[in-house]
Amino acid sequence: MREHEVELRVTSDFDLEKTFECGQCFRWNADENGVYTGVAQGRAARIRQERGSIFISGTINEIETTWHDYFDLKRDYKKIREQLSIDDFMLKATEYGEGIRLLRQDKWETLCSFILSQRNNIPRIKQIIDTLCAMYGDKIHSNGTEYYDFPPAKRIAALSEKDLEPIKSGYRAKYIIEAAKAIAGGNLNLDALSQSTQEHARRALKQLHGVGDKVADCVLLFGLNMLDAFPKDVWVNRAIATHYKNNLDPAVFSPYAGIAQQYIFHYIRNKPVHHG
DNA sequence: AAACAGGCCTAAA
DNA sequence: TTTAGGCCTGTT
Repeated sequence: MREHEVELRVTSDFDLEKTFECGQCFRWNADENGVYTGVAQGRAARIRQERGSIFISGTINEIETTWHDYFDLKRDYKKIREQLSIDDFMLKATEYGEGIRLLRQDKWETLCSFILSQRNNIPRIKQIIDTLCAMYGDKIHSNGTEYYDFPPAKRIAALSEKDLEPIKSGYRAKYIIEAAKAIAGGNLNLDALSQSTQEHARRALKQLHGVGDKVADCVLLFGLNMLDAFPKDVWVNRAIATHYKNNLDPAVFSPYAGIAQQYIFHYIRNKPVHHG
């Protein structure tokens, strides 16, 4: 038995692989045919792309209530790419990254995930989050398989560092427990922060142990839907050093500095190496 | 084996 | 305000 699948027509600027592999999310994995499975918005889904269409398991209602928003479908990325093409480098980066979309992810999941991401590589981050969800997330039955939702903050808040030893997150365990407690205890309200200014939200996030500039900016961009946040990881810093003599003010990309960051990141990491 | 991995914290200038 | 060293764990 195969579950129902819904077709979603996409004319331009939607590349499933680029969107899932450009560093913003950790819970989507492709099989050998490029079919992605994962959990988001409390739902498990299979998603694949064939030329001009995306096929998502589930109902048409779920597309409208969940995935349309998750994939940020109403935004015109082609137009934004044009705005961001301020020089030759950005023109190349935005052309190369055509199809990247900013996912609108769960706020707590994003905060927790990017705390865990520090000083780690992507396969390990995925492994840690997988184990965390399997141990403490709600079970989701879908298409004959069991998946696990991301555990709510309230549940993580009740754990000890010992409880988190199996996920092997190392010294980051105490950081996510503290963050979870701040949320569960009402001292940190991510929904409210997403309605405040970027500066205010950034300051609030950085009050948490284990949240510095980079993690805070990732949460603003990927979780709080603040598209002008510009996370600077080692790759982006490398690009800025190489192409802008270490002198680039992200404000030149405003109000879409975060989207610019995604194109830069993706381009620097994946562009073909030129010989000779 | 020693360094590093999509940072952050603390101590010390 | 900037800089140096250490950090859990795993891989190369």
